[in-house]
Amino acid sequence: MKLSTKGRYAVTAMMDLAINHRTGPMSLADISKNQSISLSYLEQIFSKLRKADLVEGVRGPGGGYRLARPINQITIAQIMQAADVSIDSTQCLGAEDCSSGDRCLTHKLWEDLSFKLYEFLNDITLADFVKEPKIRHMRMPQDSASNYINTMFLPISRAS
Amino acid sequence: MKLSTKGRYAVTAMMDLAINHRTGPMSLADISKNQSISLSYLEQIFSKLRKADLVEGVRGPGGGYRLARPINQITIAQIMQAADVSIDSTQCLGAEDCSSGDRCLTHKLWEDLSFKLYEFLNDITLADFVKEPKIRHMRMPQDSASNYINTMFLPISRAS
DNA sequence: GTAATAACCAAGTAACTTACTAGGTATTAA
DNA sequence: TTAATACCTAGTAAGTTACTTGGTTATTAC
Repeated sequence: MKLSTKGRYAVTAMMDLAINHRTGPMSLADISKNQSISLSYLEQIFSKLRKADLVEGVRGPGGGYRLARPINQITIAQIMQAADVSIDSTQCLGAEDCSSGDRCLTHKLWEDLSFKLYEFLNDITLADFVKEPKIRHMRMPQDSASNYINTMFLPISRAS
Repeated sequence: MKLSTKGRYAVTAMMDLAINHRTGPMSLADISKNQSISLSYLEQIFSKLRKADLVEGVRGPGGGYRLARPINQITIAQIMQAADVSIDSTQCLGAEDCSSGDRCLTHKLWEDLSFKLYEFLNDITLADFVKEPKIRHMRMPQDSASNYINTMFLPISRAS
């Protein structure tokens, strides 16, 4: 799981789907326009989301994608895990006895942290962002926050 | 901020420092051995940590790095922000009026999520992992957790 | 004061990821 | 039958990762 632009694309696209989940399937063309993401790149991301059973595709005119489950059963952690490149652990493999003792101590500590973070993100569902018919924003301090936010999760600028 | 191998290197190295912060500065050569990270790569990472005032370098024999602040004043969020590549936001810049209304709604929702995550990681300090003279592990369910963990934050395997 | 030890610095690189383009095929509604 | 859409494969330039090489300072121990 990574917190990069790709994960952000997946999450924001799923939010779009969640917001519009009453009005039938939503086409990738629409999401592409909304989010300023290339259609083909969205297709690739949605291919992964579909394989993870988070969305369902509907072909033909008027088709598109819809959420495969109720909004309160789709978590941020699930979306990010689905979108990200598959990750392969070579050192330790989570085994208890990885090079025994101190050497792997920080590895264990990192796992503890990872799990805490996973729990945190797995507790947040799309329903936490979307309340019909109006969007309910999560409470958030205004000014102290904005400085951090702008330097954290926003996309890297690319020359076109 | 990203949750990738680089951030993991930085965090685990800082954990190493925190664990040994009583016995004087710790050399990168030691950390390199402990964590199986190349010395020169560590130097690059520590250069960033030093510029972020998280560590202090001590030159000469017996030298190394030590934490620049008490362990309860260094957060995971700070470490990851310091280690990661600088990120530049081109769309929205956090402005309230970015393309007005629905178009940027999910962007706002993503910011809310980012901030929540930042708060979460900024609440965890190195002291939460290290308690002298013994290490205190964070509580963590055993079996249900391990499957997730192994596929989440561990390094990508690379052919050498 | 010389040698060893370490931080500190800069440049280069192969493998990989990102974000995108191009060019299709398959399915379905009108 | 046509158009709209999902769905699929291959390619690519730019950026990141993780590392290598080859230095230069600063400090301690002898």
